[in-house]
Amino acid sequence: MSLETFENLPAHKKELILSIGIKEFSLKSYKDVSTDGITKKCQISKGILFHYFGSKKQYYLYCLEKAMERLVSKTENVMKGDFYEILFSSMNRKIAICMQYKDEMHMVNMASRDAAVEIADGKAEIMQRYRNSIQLESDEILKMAVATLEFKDESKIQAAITGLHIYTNAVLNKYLLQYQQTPEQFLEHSEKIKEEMKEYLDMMLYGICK
Amino acid sequence: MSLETFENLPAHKKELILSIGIKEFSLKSYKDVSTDGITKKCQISKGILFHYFGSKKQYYLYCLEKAMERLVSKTENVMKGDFYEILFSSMNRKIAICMQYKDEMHMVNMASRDAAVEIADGKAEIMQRYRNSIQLESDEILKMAVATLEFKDESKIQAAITGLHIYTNAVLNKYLLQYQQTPEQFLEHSEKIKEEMKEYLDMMLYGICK
DNA sequence: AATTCCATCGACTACGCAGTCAATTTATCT
DNA sequence: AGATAAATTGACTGCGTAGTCGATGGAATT
Repeated sequence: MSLETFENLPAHKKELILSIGIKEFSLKSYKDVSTDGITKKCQISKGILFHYFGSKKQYYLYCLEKAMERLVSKTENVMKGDFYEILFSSMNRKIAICMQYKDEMHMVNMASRDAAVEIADGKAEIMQRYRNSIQLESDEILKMAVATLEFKDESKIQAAITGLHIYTNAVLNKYLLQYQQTPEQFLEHSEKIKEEMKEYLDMMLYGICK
Repeated sequence: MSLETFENLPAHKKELILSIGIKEFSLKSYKDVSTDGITKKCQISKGILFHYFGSKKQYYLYCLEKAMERLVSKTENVMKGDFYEILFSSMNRKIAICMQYKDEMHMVNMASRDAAVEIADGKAEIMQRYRNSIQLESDEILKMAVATLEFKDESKIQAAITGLHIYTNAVLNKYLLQYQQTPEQFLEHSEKIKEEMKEYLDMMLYGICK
């Protein structure tokens, strides 16, 4: 095996082999993707793929790692404005990244569902690592957003953050799944979705009962 | 193929072949389960399994259908009491069913994640059919629970139901996943979980802001 | 120019597994 | 009891696919 050989390849060839892997692993389960299919689509020989990565599993993990890398944002978050401005600006950024890296998002999505035993350990390590960093970032944003509110009971701040976390994730996941097939419509409908979300979040902020 | 032969088997043998299937499909992905493993564990020959079900896929779908059947409740819901009494009594029943039919729950869980192309169509049909009936029942309960509340703005009732739906499902799924390995602890901790949930739901009912 | 080195190729191997089928046992009928 | 049908067995087949390996060719080294 010689990952170094792969890394020294011209950028466009590396990108081809990576992006076709991500695409394949985003559409089919690990076991349904064949290395023959990959090599045909990349127009490379089977031997060289195994020379680069050593095994199907390691090629898969390489693709997953790179997909994750692209999805975790490096840009700073805008922390200005009121509760909704902070929350929605962070959501907009999340959505923009998911739109830019559709295949990557779907591969990560597929990976978190795929129960194939062969890849279980290596996959868990990668997922865990990035989940932590995403969780931390998300917590940060919610803390800032919540800080703009005037709480009835300050001791409930942490519970509110956890609640918002569960809530916003659930809604976002619902829509990302729903628009998986027609991502163009997601942007179109995004204003309506935000309105809907605002309605729900208002319930949490100001209650629904007399 | 002769499903009839299978159906005419003595109950304990049918149950064995069904329960071992459900167990296997709850622990491993479809592709990771081998018919050789199944037949060895059931102490039956490979030939007879295929005689009963015709193919691995049909055996899988049979197990999935039966697992689903056991999970959808047939008992009437208790619709008495205040908001939390209705909500928690329905949750308690859901939890009790999941505890009684752990393997079934995990198989359905696995099924909804498994992306194996071979089983995609038949699986989708079963999942869709039961999801509808579960959704309807869940809606019914939430409607009853919400009916006990005094709304600030009655036009928000439907939005509140949808919100509660998203919310309670997300929390329930979180805990079911968390306690997948140690289901005994789930019952132990269930009071604490309910307290936590009540805290979150109170936010929605009465708001967190001044 | 000769030699070494290494990327690349693709036919080939090994293996796991879904599904088959001729042989055997068990149940049913006359 | 003998004959017929049906249930059951497990060795075997065929296929898909991960991974191998000797052959090839091109670049760097002497």
